[in-house]
Amino acid sequence: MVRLKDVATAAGVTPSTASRALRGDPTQRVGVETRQRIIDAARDLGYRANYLGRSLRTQRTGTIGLLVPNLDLFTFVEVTHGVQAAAIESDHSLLIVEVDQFRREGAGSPHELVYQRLVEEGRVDGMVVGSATLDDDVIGSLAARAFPLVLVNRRGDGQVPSVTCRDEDAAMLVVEHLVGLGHRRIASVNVDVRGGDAGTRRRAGLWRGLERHGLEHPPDYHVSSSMSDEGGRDAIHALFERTAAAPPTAIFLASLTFALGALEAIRDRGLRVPEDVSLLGFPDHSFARHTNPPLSTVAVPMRRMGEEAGRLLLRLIGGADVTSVQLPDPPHFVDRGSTARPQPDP
Amino acid sequence: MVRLKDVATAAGVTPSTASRALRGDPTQRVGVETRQRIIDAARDLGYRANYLGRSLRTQRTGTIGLLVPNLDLFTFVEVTHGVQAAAIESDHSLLIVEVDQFRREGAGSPHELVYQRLVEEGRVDGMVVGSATLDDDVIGSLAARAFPLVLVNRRGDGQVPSVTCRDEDAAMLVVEHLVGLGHRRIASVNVDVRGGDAGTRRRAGLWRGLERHGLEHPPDYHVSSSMSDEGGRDAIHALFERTAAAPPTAIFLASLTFALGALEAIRDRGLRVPEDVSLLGFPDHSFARHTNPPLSTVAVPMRRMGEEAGRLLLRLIGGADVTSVQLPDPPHFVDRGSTARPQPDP
DNA sequence: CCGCGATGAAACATCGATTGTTCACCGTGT
DNA sequence: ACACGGTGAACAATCGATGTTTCATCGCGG
Repeated sequence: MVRLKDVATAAGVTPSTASRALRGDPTQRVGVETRQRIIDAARDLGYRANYLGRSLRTQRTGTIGLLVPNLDLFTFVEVTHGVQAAAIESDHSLLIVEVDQFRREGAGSPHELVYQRLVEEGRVDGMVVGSATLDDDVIGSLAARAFPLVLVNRRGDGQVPSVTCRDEDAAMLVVEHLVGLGHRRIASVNVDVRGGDAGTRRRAGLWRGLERHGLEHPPDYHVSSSMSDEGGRDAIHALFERTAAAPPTAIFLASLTFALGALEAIRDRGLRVPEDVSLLGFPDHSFARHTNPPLSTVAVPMRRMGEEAGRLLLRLIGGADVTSVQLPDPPHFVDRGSTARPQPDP
Repeated sequence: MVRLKDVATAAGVTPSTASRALRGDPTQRVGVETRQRIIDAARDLGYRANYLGRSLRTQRTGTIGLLVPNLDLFTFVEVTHGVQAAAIESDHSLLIVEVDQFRREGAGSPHELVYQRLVEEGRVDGMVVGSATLDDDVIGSLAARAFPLVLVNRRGDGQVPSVTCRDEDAAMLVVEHLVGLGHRRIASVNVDVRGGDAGTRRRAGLWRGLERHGLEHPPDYHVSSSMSDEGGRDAIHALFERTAAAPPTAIFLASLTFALGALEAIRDRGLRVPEDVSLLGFPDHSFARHTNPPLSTVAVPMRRMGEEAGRLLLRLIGGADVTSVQLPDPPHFVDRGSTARPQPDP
């Protein structure tokens, strides 16, 4: 490995001078000719500053962390892309952690392990938290230590900057569309606790939309499930079993991860989409084009949320004051034909 | 931040003694009572060894890198899960890099940038390379520097340990199945250069299987495309346009990323799967259950490849001699009904 | 009663880079 | 000729932790 000392020796100066020349240190000057000698030597030797030494001294790792539940959930892959882009843009490294993978170990909760690793050991300068598995109190204690943190797709208790989208409006748009088609028995499959407060906001939007049209939201029509295709399948079966007397004519899937299992369950029950039941997913993803049948969705900018969160975090690390952002992009309907007018009641 | 010095002061010893006590350094002993005082102090203060200081001294970062092209490709998410599991198992951190994201910048090739960052700056102890974008010569130069490296799903020139699966057998299994159904005009959509030598081996298996049954493999029946749904769509159209006189009755998709676009293209051409054309994907993924129609596949253990690669790398870092591994698991056919006997020629 | 080998812990050097301080030297003004 | 400001570069401390060496102390045998 080529060290700064090697460059300095080659250029006939001391390491400190070499360091200043290579970084263009503004607080102290280096002679033009000397600087050139140093730069040439560094190039010839293929020198690159060692990250450990530098970080130890500067107390900056140049690395940010990203906590996601699981990269099987493609929504989080989009968020990840955004954060990664922001990191690259500011010449930082990104340490992605799939929190679910830490769930196995007997000792300690997953977020505890992750927290120790990334924060207490000083591996990252800050974190984007895209996982609702990090309890509010852990978040709070990090915030209390002034550890740079940005939440994405979740607001927490408001003490920590966050990036969210118009979840409530998105859910209301869903209701508008379905009611517009004539649906009155509208059901939903919501994300369980791991969905965090984004799920809560979507549900709130759903309630508001339904109430605006004078519709009830009886608990039997609204189930929660874990984000996976199995979760979607089980939820659909549960939904139809609980409401056998008056089954829903339209179902809102509050996570696209439900889509595959939900479609399977609906097929298994001998129902057709959209003839027998309308289906609407959220948030949009290119993948919904190719399900059987293609799924209409409501789109919100997940990737941009990641990007904004990354940028916000980097500004926060840079010492700036930042405030929470709700992306102003209005949610929009993506029609792929999975909704239709309800069958008239027999 | 709590430093070792703070613990030492609290326990009334020097940092070095505290360090030894906390790590249980076998080369030098610490009195039982002193050790207990130190451990108590560390617990009370919530001390955790700082990763930068430790790594600088020990010349070990406890971090391994993983290069993947893009996490949109779910095959690589599986590999990632495996590598991450191996990392956790050995208490290491994982630095995932999506190489595609570095493609944008004008300056320097993507692998050059990644290489500088991860290797030359000393951010990782070793890398799992799951991306064919890293040129053989870069690999070679890393290998020459004895930098710990393991290739996954690719063999390179044999100088570097690798983990692969039975790609050739998988492709032969495809041919066996299709020929067994009576197909003779078998086409394939292969991965382009980014597929690396795994693509080459699959193609070799295809050729061997076809030849064994006395079948030709005219170039018009075998196209390459970039891994994406668009790539699949374009490839299918190209395939049918080139072979209008005698269109294929069965198509092998050498990457599941082709599936969505390919199904779309086939629908758009007014063809049905499997009545008009049989379709077979690779490698298997839970996702193939839910396409329209569900896709039969050949399964190989992608996640295990990642896990093995991670373990191999960690052993390599530990100083062990390791050799390349081909996972012995035989590829197996997963029937979801997307293949059928070909239509008799009119 | 002296010395010797264990034992336990302090002192010191080191990893690679950055940064505050010191210092030699130059030309210039008086 | 002397003091002085300014320049360019060396010196040394530091970041946090980990070896490596050194050094007291104690028990015990000779």
